[in-house]
Amino acid sequence: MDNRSVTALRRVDLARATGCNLETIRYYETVGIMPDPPRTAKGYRSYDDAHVRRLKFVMRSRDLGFSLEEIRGLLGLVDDRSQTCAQVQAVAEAHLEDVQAKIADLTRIERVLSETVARCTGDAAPECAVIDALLEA
Amino acid sequence: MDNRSVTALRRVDLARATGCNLETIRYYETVGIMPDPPRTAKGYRSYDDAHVRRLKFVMRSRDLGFSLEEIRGLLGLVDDRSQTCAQVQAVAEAHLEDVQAKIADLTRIERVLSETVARCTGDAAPECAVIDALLEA
DNA sequence: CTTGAGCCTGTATCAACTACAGACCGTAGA
DNA sequence: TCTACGGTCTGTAGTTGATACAGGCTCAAG
Repeated sequence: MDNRSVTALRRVDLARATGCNLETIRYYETVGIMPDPPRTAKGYRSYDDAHVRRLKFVMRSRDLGFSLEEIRGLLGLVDDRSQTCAQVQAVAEAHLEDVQAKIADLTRIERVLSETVARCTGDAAPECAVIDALLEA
Repeated sequence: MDNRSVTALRRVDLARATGCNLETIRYYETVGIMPDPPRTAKGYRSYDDAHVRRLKFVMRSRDLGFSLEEIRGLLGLVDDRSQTCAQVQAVAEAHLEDVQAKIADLTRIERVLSETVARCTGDAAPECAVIDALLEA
Protein backbone atom coordinates (compact mmCIF):
# COMPACT_ATOMS: atom_id res chain seq x y z
CA MET A 1 0.00 0.00 0.00
CA ASP A 2 2.64 2.50 0.97
CA ASN A 3 0.34 5.48 0.53
CA ARG A 4 1.81 6.62 3.82
CA SER A 5 4.59 8.20 1.76
CA VAL A 6 2.06 10.46 0.07
CA THR A 7 1.20 12.32 3.24
CA ALA A 8 2.48 11.50 6.73
CA LEU A 9 6.21 10.89 6.63
CA ARG A 10 8.27 10.01 9.66
CA ARG A 11 11.69 11.46 10.08
CA VAL A 12 13.36 8.34 8.77
CA ASP A 13 11.11 8.46 5.69
CA LEU A 14 12.16 12.02 4.97
CA ALA A 15 15.78 10.97 5.42
CA ARG A 16 15.35 8.10 2.97
CA ALA A 17 13.40 10.20 0.47
CA THR A 18 16.16 12.78 0.34
CA GLY A 19 19.30 10.87 1.23
CA CYS A 20 19.79 13.21 4.16
CA ASN A 21 21.24 11.95 7.42
CA LEU A 22 18.61 11.43 10.09
CA GLU A 23 20.23 13.67 12.67
CA THR A 24 20.91 16.35 10.13
CA ILE A 25 17.18 16.84 9.64
CA ARG A 26 16.82 17.74 13.29
CA TYR A 27 19.88 19.94 13.02
CA TYR A 28 18.38 21.84 10.08
CA GLU A 29 15.27 22.36 12.17
CA THR A 30 17.20 23.82 15.10
CA VAL A 31 19.14 26.20 12.86
CA GLY A 32 15.99 27.30 11.04
CA ILE A 33 16.72 25.85 7.61
CA MET A 34 13.78 23.49 7.88
CA PRO A 35 10.52 24.61 9.53
CA ASP A 36 9.26 23.06 12.75
CA PRO A 37 7.02 20.32 11.37
CA PRO A 38 3.57 19.48 12.74
CA ARG A 39 3.55 16.79 15.40
CA THR A 40 1.40 13.77 16.02
CA ALA A 41 -0.53 13.37 19.28
CA LYS A 42 2.52 11.58 20.71
CA GLY A 43 4.89 14.31 19.62
CA TYR A 44 6.32 12.62 16.55
CA ARG A 45 7.38 14.87 13.69
CA SER A 46 5.15 14.58 10.64
CA TYR A 47 6.43 15.59 7.21
CA ASP A 48 4.87 15.88 3.77
CA ASP A 49 6.00 16.31 0.18
CA ALA A 50 6.67 20.01 0.65
CA HIS A 51 9.26 19.11 3.27
CA VAL A 52 10.81 16.61 0.87
CA ARG A 53 11.09 19.25 -1.86
CA ARG A 54 12.55 21.81 0.53
CA LEU A 55 15.11 19.42 1.95
CA LYS A 56 16.11 18.31 -1.54
CA PHE A 57 16.60 21.96 -2.42
CA VAL A 58 18.82 22.39 0.62
CA MET A 59 20.83 19.27 -0.10
CA ARG A 60 21.33 20.17 -3.73
CA SER A 61 22.45 23.65 -2.71
CA ARG A 62 24.86 22.18 -0.16
CA ASP A 63 26.15 19.82 -2.81
CA LEU A 64 26.81 22.85 -5.01
CA GLY A 65 28.81 24.33 -2.15
CA PHE A 66 26.44 27.00 -0.87
CA SER A 67 26.84 27.67 2.85
CA LEU A 68 23.84 27.34 5.13
CA GLU A 69 23.86 31.11 5.41
CA GLU A 70 23.61 31.45 1.64
CA ILE A 71 20.91 28.79 1.55
CA ARG A 72 18.96 30.72 4.14
CA GLY A 73 19.07 33.64 1.73
CA LEU A 74 18.00 31.50 -1.20
CA LEU A 75 15.18 29.98 0.82
CA GLY A 76 13.99 33.45 1.74
CA LEU A 77 13.73 34.20 -1.96
CA VAL A 78 11.99 30.90 -2.56
CA ASP A 79 9.55 31.56 0.26
CA ASP A 80 8.86 35.07 -0.99
CA ARG A 81 8.94 34.88 -4.77
CA SER A 82 8.10 38.58 -4.98
CA GLN A 83 11.82 39.27 -4.59
CA THR A 84 13.79 39.96 -7.72
CA CYS A 85 15.50 37.25 -9.63
CA ALA A 86 18.51 39.56 -9.76
CA GLN A 87 19.15 38.97 -6.05
CA VAL A 88 19.29 35.24 -6.58
CA GLN A 89 21.53 35.74 -9.57
CA ALA A 90 23.90 37.85 -7.48
CA VAL A 91 24.23 35.13 -4.85
CA ALA A 92 24.83 32.49 -7.48
CA GLU A 93 27.36 34.60 -9.33
CA ALA A 94 29.33 35.38 -6.17
CA HIS A 95 29.34 31.70 -5.41
CA LEU A 96 30.44 30.85 -8.93
CA GLU A 97 33.46 33.08 -8.45
CA ASP A 98 34.27 31.28 -5.19
CA VAL A 99 34.08 27.95 -6.93
CA GLN A 100 36.31 29.11 -9.77
CA ALA A 101 38.87 30.42 -7.28
CA LYS A 102 38.84 27.08 -5.47
CA ILE A 103 39.37 25.22 -8.72
CA ALA A 104 42.34 27.46 -9.52
CA ASP A 105 43.84 26.82 -6.06
CA LEU A 106 43.37 23.09 -6.28
CA THR A 107 44.80 22.97 -9.78
CA ARG A 108 47.94 24.67 -8.52
CA ILE A 109 48.13 22.19 -5.65
CA GLU A 110 47.56 19.33 -8.04
CA ARG A 111 50.45 20.47 -10.20
CA VAL A 112 52.83 20.81 -7.25
CA LEU A 113 51.84 17.46 -5.83
CA SER A 114 52.06 15.53 -9.07
CA GLU A 115 55.40 17.07 -9.96
CA THR A 116 56.68 16.28 -6.50
CA VAL A 117 55.46 12.71 -6.45
CA ALA A 118 56.98 12.17 -9.89
CA ARG A 119 60.38 13.21 -8.53
CA CYS A 120 60.13 10.58 -5.80
CA THR A 121 62.41 7.61 -6.10
CA GLY A 122 60.51 5.54 -3.56
CA ASP A 123 63.85 4.48 -2.12
CA ALA A 124 64.70 4.29 1.53
CA ALA A 125 66.96 7.24 0.80
CA PRO A 126 67.70 9.97 3.32
CA GLU A 127 66.50 12.59 0.84
CA CYS A 128 62.91 12.77 -0.34
CA ALA A 129 61.44 15.01 -3.02
CA VAL A 130 58.15 15.48 -1.19
CA ILE A 131 59.74 16.54 2.05
CA ASP A 132 62.19 18.78 0.22
CA ALA A 133 59.40 20.42 -1.74
CA LEU A 134 57.51 21.10 1.46
CA LEU A 135 60.59 22.36 3.27
CA GLU A 136 61.51 24.90 0.62
CA ALA A 137 59.31 27.88 1.29
CA MET B 1 69.78 46.47 15.48
CA ASP B 2 67.10 43.82 15.30
CA ASN B 3 69.44 40.91 15.94
CA ARG B 4 66.67 39.70 18.24
CA SER B 5 65.09 38.14 15.16
CA VAL B 6 68.11 35.96 14.66
CA THR B 7 67.60 34.06 17.87
CA ALA B 8 64.93 34.85 20.48
CA LEU B 9 61.60 35.29 18.75
CA ARG B 10 58.41 36.17 20.57
CA ARG B 11 55.18 34.55 19.54
CA VAL B 12 54.15 37.57 17.51
CA ASP B 13 57.50 37.48 15.70
CA LEU B 14 56.98 33.85 14.75
CA ALA B 15 53.50 34.75 13.55
CA ARG B 16 54.84 37.58 11.41
CA ALA B 17 57.74 35.52 10.09
CA THR B 18 55.38 32.80 8.88
CA GLY B 19 52.10 34.59 8.26
CA CYS B 20 50.46 32.30 10.80
CA ASN B 21 47.72 33.56 13.07
CA LEU B 22 48.94 34.28 16.59
CA GLU B 23 46.45 32.03 18.31
CA THR B 24 47.00 29.24 15.85
CA ILE B 25 50.58 28.93 17.03
CA ARG B 26 49.36 28.14 20.51
CA TYR B 27 46.79 25.78 19.04
CA TYR B 28 49.47 23.88 17.11
CA GLU B 29 51.39 23.56 20.35
CA THR B 30 48.44 22.10 22.24
CA VAL B 31 47.72 19.58 19.49
CA GLY B 32 51.36 18.56 19.23
CA ILE B 33 52.12 19.90 15.75
CA MET B 34 54.62 22.39 17.16
CA PRO B 35 56.86 21.46 20.10
CA ASP B 36 56.58 23.15 23.48
CA PRO B 37 59.13 25.95 23.08
CA PRO B 38 61.62 26.99 25.76
CA ARG B 39 60.42 29.75 28.06
CA THR B 40 62.00 32.90 29.41
CA ALA B 41 62.31 33.46 33.16
CA LYS B 42 58.88 35.12 33.09
CA GLY B 43 57.31 32.24 31.20
CA TYR B 44 57.30 33.79 27.73
CA ARG B 45 57.65 31.43 24.78
CA SER B 46 60.95 31.76 22.99
CA TYR B 47 61.28 30.62 19.38
CA ASP B 48 64.18 30.29 16.97
CA ASP B 49 64.74 29.73 13.26
CA ALA B 50 64.03 26.01 13.57
CA HIS B 51 60.53 26.86 14.75
CA VAL B 52 60.09 29.23 11.83
CA ARG B 53 61.09 26.51 9.38
CA ARG B 54 58.83 23.94 10.98
CA LEU B 55 55.83 26.26 11.08
CA LYS B 56 56.40 27.24 7.45
CA PHE B 57 56.45 23.55 6.59
CA VAL B 58 53.15 23.09 8.41
CA MET B 59 51.55 26.10 6.76
CA ARG B 60 52.71 25.09 3.32
CA SER B 61 51.34 21.61 3.87
CA ARG B 62 48.03 23.04 5.09
CA ASP B 63 47.96 25.27 2.06
CA LEU B 64 48.37 22.17 -0.10
CA GLY B 65 45.36 20.71 1.66
CA PHE B 66 47.01 18.17 3.96
CA SER B 67 45.07 17.60 7.17
CA LEU B 68 46.79 18.08 10.51
CA GLU B 69 46.72 14.32 10.90
CA GLU B 70 48.56 13.89 7.62
CA ILE B 71 50.99 16.63 8.59
CA ARG B 72 51.69 14.85 11.83
CA GLY B 73 52.69 11.88 9.73
CA LEU B 74 54.87 13.99 7.46
CA LEU B 75 56.52 15.65 10.43
CA GLY B 76 57.27 12.26 11.91
CA LEU B 77 59.11 11.41 8.71
CA VAL B 78 60.88 14.77 8.75
CA ASP B 79 61.89 14.30 12.38
CA ASP B 80 63.11 10.79 11.72
CA ARG B 81 64.65 10.83 8.25
CA SER B 82 65.55 7.15 8.60
CA GLN B 83 62.03 6.31 7.41
CA THR B 84 61.58 5.42 3.79
CA CYS B 85 60.82 7.98 1.17
CA ALA B 86 58.17 5.55 -0.10
CA GLN B 87 56.03 6.26 2.95
CA VAL B 88 56.05 9.96 2.22
CA GLN B 89 55.30 9.26 -1.40
CA ALA B 90 52.28 7.16 -0.42
CA VAL B 91 50.81 9.98 1.69
CA ALA B 92 51.36 12.49 -1.08
CA GLU B 93 49.88 10.20 -3.72
CA ALA B 94 46.77 9.50 -1.69
CA HIS B 95 46.39 13.20 -1.19
CA LEU B 96 46.89 13.89 -4.89
CA GLU B 97 43.95 11.61 -5.64
CA ASP B 98 41.81 13.53 -3.13
CA VAL B 99 42.74 16.79 -4.77
CA GLN B 100 41.92 15.48 -8.22
CA ALA B 101 38.53 14.24 -7.02
CA LYS B 102 37.80 17.65 -5.50
CA ILE B 103 38.71 19.38 -8.75
CA ALA B 104 36.36 17.08 -10.63
CA ASP B 105 33.51 17.84 -8.20
CA LEU B 106 34.07 21.57 -8.33
CA THR B 107 34.28 21.54 -12.09
CA ARG B 108 30.86 19.90 -12.24
CA ILE B 109 29.51 22.51 -9.82
CA GLU B 110 31.10 25.26 -11.85
CA ARG B 111 29.40 24.03 -15.00
CA VAL B 112 25.96 23.82 -13.35
CA LEU B 113 26.32 27.24 -11.76
CA SER B 114 27.56 29.03 -14.85
CA GLU B 115 24.87 27.47 -17.03
CA THR B 116 22.26 28.45 -14.48
CA VAL B 117 23.44 32.00 -14.04
CA ALA B 118 23.56 32.39 -17.83
CA ARG B 119 19.88 31.47 -18.02
CA CYS B 120 19.02 34.26 -15.57
CA THR B 121 17.16 37.24 -16.92
CA GLY B 122 17.87 39.39 -13.89
CA ASP B 123 14.30 40.59 -14.05
CA ALA B 124 11.95 41.03 -11.13
CA ALA B 125 10.13 38.07 -12.63
CA PRO B 126 8.31 35.47 -10.57
CA GLU B 127 10.37 32.74 -12.24
CA CYS B 128 14.09 32.43 -11.74
CA ALA B 129 16.46 30.04 -13.46
CA VAL B 130 18.66 29.60 -10.39
CA ILE B 131 15.79 28.74 -8.09
CA ASP B 132 14.27 26.47 -10.71
CA ALA B 133 17.56 24.68 -11.25
CA LEU B 134 17.89 24.12 -7.52
CA LEU B 135 14.27 23.02 -7.16
CA GLU B 136 14.47 20.39 -9.87
CA ALA B 137 16.13 17.41 -8.27
C1' DC C 1 3.67 -10.51 24.29
C1' DT C 2 7.94 -9.83 22.71
C1' DT C 3 11.12 -7.94 19.61
C1' DG C 4 12.99 -4.61 16.74
C1' DA C 5 12.75 -0.43 14.62
C1' DG C 6 11.79 4.09 15.13
C1' DC C 7 10.81 8.32 17.95
C1' DC C 8 11.95 11.92 21.51
C1' DT C 9 15.26 15.16 24.04
C1' DG C 10 19.55 16.95 25.38
C1' DT C 11 24.21 16.89 25.13
C1' DA C 12 28.91 15.64 23.46
C1' DT C 13 32.13 15.24 19.75
C1' DC C 14 34.66 16.34 15.50
C1' DA C 15 38.23 19.53 12.61
C1' DA C 16 40.79 23.48 12.63
C1' DC C 17 40.78 27.33 14.20
C1' DT C 18 39.57 32.02 16.21
C1' DA C 19 38.49 35.10 19.81
C1' DC C 20 37.93 36.82 24.23
C1' DA C 21 38.51 37.80 29.32
C1' DG C 22 41.41 39.12 32.89
C1' DA C 23 45.82 39.51 34.59
C1' DC C 24 50.65 40.48 33.92
C1' DC C 25 55.05 42.43 31.70
C1' DG C 26 58.43 45.38 29.21
C1' DT C 27 59.87 49.28 26.90
C1' DA C 28 59.74 53.95 24.70
C1' DG C 29 58.57 58.64 25.14
C1' DA C 30 57.21 62.89 28.04
C1' DT D 1 59.48 58.30 37.00
C1' DC D 2 55.17 57.85 35.11
C1' DT D 3 52.20 56.33 31.66
C1' DA D 4 50.65 54.38 27.54
C1' DC D 5 50.86 50.76 24.43
C1' DG D 6 51.71 46.59 22.74
C1' DG D 7 52.81 42.25 23.83
C1' DT D 8 52.36 37.79 26.89
C1' DC D 9 50.04 34.35 29.70
C1' DT D 10 46.08 31.00 30.80
C1' DG D 11 41.70 29.00 30.21
C1' DT D 12 37.63 28.78 27.96
C1' DA D 13 33.92 29.71 24.57
C1' DG D 14 32.41 30.22 19.93
C1' DT D 15 32.49 28.99 14.92
C1' DT D 16 30.47 25.73 10.84
C1' DG D 17 28.07 21.80 9.59
C1' DA D 18 27.11 18.26 10.97
C1' DT D 19 27.23 13.44 13.51
C1' DA D 20 26.69 10.40 17.47
C1' DC D 21 25.12 8.76 21.69
C1' DA D 22 22.44 8.00 26.07
C1' DG D 23 18.23 6.96 28.13
C1' DG D 24 13.57 6.54 27.73
C1' DC D 25 9.12 6.11 25.02
C1' DT D 26 6.09 4.13 21.16
C1' DC D 27 4.41 1.38 17.54
C1' DA D 28 3.65 -2.45 14.47
C1' DA D 29 4.55 -7.17 12.99
C1' DG D 30 4.88 -11.89 14.16
